[in-house]
Amino acid sequence: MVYRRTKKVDQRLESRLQAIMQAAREEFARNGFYGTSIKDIARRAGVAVGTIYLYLRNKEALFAALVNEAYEMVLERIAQARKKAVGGREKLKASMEAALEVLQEHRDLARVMLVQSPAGHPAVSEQLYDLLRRLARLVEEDVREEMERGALPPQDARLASLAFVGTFYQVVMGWLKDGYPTDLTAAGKDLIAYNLRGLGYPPEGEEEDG
Amino acid sequence: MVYRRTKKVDQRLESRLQAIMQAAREEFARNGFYGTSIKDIARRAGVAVGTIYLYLRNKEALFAALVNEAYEMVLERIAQARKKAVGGREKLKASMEAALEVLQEHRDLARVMLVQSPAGHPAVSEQLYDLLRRLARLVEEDVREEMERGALPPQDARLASLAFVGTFYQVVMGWLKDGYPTDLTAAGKDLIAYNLRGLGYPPEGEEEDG
Amino acid sequence: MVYRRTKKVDQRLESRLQAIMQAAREEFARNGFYGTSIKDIARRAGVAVGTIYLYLRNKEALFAALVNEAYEMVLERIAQARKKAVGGREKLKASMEAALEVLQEHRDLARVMLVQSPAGHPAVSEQLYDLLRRLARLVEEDVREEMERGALPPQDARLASLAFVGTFYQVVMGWLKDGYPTDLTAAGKDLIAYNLRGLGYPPEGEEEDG
Amino acid sequence: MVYRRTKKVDQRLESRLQAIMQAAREEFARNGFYGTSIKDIARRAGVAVGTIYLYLRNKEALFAALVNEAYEMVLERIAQARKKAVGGREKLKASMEAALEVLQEHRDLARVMLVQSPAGHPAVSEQLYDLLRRLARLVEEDVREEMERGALPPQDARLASLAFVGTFYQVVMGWLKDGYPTDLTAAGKDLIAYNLRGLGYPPEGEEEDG
DNA sequence: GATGAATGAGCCTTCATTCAT
DNA sequence: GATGAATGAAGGCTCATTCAT
Repeated sequence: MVYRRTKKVDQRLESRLQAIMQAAREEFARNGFYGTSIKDIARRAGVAVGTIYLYLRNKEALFAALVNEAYEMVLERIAQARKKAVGGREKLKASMEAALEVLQEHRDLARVMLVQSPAGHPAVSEQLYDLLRRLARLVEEDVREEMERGALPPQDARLASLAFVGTFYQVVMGWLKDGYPTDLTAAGKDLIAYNLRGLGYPPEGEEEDG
Repeated sequence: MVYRRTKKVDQRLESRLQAIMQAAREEFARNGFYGTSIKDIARRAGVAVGTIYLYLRNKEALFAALVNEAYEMVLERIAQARKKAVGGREKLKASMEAALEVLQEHRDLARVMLVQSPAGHPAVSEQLYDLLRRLARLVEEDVREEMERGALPPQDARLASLAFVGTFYQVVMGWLKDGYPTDLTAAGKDLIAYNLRGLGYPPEGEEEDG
Repeated sequence: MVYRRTKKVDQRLESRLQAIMQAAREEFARNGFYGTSIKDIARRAGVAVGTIYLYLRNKEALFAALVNEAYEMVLERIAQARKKAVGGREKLKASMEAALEVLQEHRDLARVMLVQSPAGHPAVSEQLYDLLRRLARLVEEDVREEMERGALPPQDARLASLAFVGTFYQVVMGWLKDGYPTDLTAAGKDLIAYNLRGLGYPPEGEEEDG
Repeated sequence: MVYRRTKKVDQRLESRLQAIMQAAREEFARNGFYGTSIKDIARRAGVAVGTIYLYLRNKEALFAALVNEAYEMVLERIAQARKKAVGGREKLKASMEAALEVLQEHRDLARVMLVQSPAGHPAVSEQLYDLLRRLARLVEEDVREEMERGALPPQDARLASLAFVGTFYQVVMGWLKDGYPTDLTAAGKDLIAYNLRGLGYPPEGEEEDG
């Protein structure tokens, strides 16, 4: 027995998987689920078709892995950001800032998830919307909390949270498809302000901190 | 009288086309572009496969026609509404009310366009986003106008318009996928208020109309 | 509506199906289930690959249809022959004569069933053995009847029926693979005699009819 | 002493090969040639895929080795049995008894050979039939001998030998597939009697030994 | 010798599109 | 105009075999 799971071998394996994932990210990002063939991905990854199946069960699983990667990344980053924030208002801000940050850092992944996943594959297409749904629920909680505190006027919290999330979604799409805004995180500031006003916070934020 | 395209013939042709379009709407709405075969559509339309190709160049064109139908419908309804409205604020309100109204009336079409088109086919997937882009541009114009008038504070009008449109997009998606809000046009009121506040209109709208 | 299910069209369809079945018979007979590709069959049938799928659900179904064809044919022929025969002994003779006759008439089908089906496909492979089992059961019934009548000495009827059927199976295989016997039905006479003796009928058959 | 192929090394090699063969026997017996992958066999043998190729040229060779193993085993056992037997009749009995005995002792091998090999692989599928052919030839010799001696009536010896072998084949199949007869060697007695009668030996065996 | 990751030819099947009827 | 049988390119996936470690 000579061939063994050495560190070097493990690294090669890991880097192979990464090459495949990266190739898939690029291809799916550009051409969508149905517009991308396994052969395309293999070619780009510099790997034989069969090799892909050593790492991923099938095409759908590969796509799902990518979408899930983005999903987890966004949620985790938001969770971290929220831990540090205190109060509904700060949590709202922190959440959205964090989300924009991750997406900005992983543009291809963002494309796969936001642009390509919707009709990607029945089994996967729900995931994007599920993410948005979860984000909306976070927002909703914060909004309710603030309503109870009297910091926000009574309103349909669920509807407001949809609106809130929608502004971010649309701006990210603009960034992905039209290149506007150029800097996603910079735009985030304005966006947050827009939504805080929309929710009914008094302008200038004077009441909260005062 | 040798052969004249009579009214009756024309009507039959037209109704055939409509049957095909309707069947396509339903199938695409449910199963997406790749999940729907021409055969499926033909079967539902009560027509032979070949017949579809007498009316539409190919599958893509059929899908595009549907998306375009929604596209035109929404834009036209908005244009009409805007004609009657006076002033940026009213135009914004009128635009979005109109948009929600059409979508509410044509749920299948809305599904095709909003849910299925995004990754439907490279050539078509752009159209939804193009519509959103155009809506955003309308909003942007109104916002600029209001900014110039001093009715709105200075801001990144393009970004704001994305946010504005995003709220509607997300709420429509909620309606389509989760059934919330139940009544789209009813929710429109709150949504418009949210956005007017977000844009920076003073609360209660007392200064503008007074 | 012009294209209609005319007799001519129907005939073409039927002949297409027959061409495919025939091509499949020949290919499967020669190369077995796994050694035959759909492409092979299509080529031999002078038909496009996709056409085959218009007539048969899939490769397995095509193979199964062939095996079933042979199966039914053999059983039906035997059933007819048995109707005319009176008495266990005559029925035994008639059954086996009939079986040999059909096989002789349909050599390719016999090859598919006897030679290729056994490991053809899990779902189909049982069918040959099932046929042999059914034949054995027919024989067994006759043997029991004759035992009760006292025309045959007491014995393990089930075992005897296996032996009985086995002789025919092996001879058919010899005919298919070695070309011996040359004439299957001619050999049938000797074979029947062999088995009647084996079962314990007195030689010359003098007691029964006398 | 630089490097010597020690007994221990040899044993390890031999046992590896045996492990592979055994795993192959079990897998092929259960799932047939095409239903068994090299990986399946490697896994069951507790060996790496590549290792198999150190011992066997390829999958076909592995299958062939198995079938051949059965082949040789049966023939050798028969040869031994025949050595001790005197006279055609005794040789016939001894041959078949021996055959049933080996098969009963090696059920998996029997399955591979009788059930799975027929359509296993073109190159291998012949082997089973070849064995049956050789058995038939042995029988044929004995029958001719007995015909010349006058112990058996004139008949088509080749055909009779096929019948003879066929009875055994079918009974073994019954044992393998339906579990009937339960005890193969016990059933052998009846089977031999059936065939001796079939060949034309007078009942009770009174003339021969008398 | 032993390992198992890598390869890629080849297979079955689907389905948009065409065209003889 | 209308039909639907026919086409065949294209795609996902498997698995026997190889070879660097």
